[in-house]
Amino acid sequence: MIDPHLVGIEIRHLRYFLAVCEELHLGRAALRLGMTQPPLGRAIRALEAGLGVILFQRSSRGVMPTAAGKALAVEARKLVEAFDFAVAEARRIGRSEGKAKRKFTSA
Amino acid sequence: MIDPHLVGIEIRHLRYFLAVCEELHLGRAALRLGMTQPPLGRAIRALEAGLGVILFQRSSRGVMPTAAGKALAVEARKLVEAFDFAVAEARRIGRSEGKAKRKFTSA
DNA sequence: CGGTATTACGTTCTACGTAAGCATC
DNA sequence: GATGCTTACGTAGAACGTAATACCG
Repeated sequence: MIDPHLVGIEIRHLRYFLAVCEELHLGRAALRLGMTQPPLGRAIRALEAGLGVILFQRSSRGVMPTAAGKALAVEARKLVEAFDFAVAEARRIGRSEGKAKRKFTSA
Repeated sequence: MIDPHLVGIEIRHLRYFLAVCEELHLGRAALRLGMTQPPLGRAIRALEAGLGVILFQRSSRGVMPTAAGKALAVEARKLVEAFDFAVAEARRIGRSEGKAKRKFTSA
């Protein structure tokens, strides 16, 4: 039912990808994400491999999104926003219900 | 910038959650997901803890989504569909561009 | 007892960090 | 030679599986 090809791609990868898109620089993006360049670079490469798409053109001065990268960035941003919104909503519902039951608020 | 509370929640968790919602049974859901009950049950609990929401009411005959669970299921389904669509789109773009360059098609 | 979810325990795999290397300007 | 991406190597944490336990009909 689920295409096995998209296994392994997670929201985290999209967050990394967007940070790189905005910074155009692995070092700054990694700093903003609270990590270091190597794992970020690997994650981007893994994402590219998983998608079968080259997302950035690397140079000695930074990175530049390809056409495919720019297109994905638009979708990825909407996806991450929707994801975060849904999570926030779920937590809000939890707080509303939790007021009566008091189960997870202290745990 | 990113709320640290939603760190750790990934698309995979939403897929697990939806499978359980549809099967109302950890065993069947796990089978469908190609895994076993314990890690699935743990993942659901971890999701509940991460959200601060109880998603299912457990019983000896299976699980039943709570109101919060049902609400999240609606959003999660849209999210997963949008995610998979975006990934498919990116791969399609990659194939279009790849026809000329032939870089990842064989790898 | 039969069936279902959970806990305990050990293992495997993934993701990350540090350090070194390579390329470009 | 300074800057930025990459590769190599080792480590820490997460996720999974098997086996055993608890709970409810």
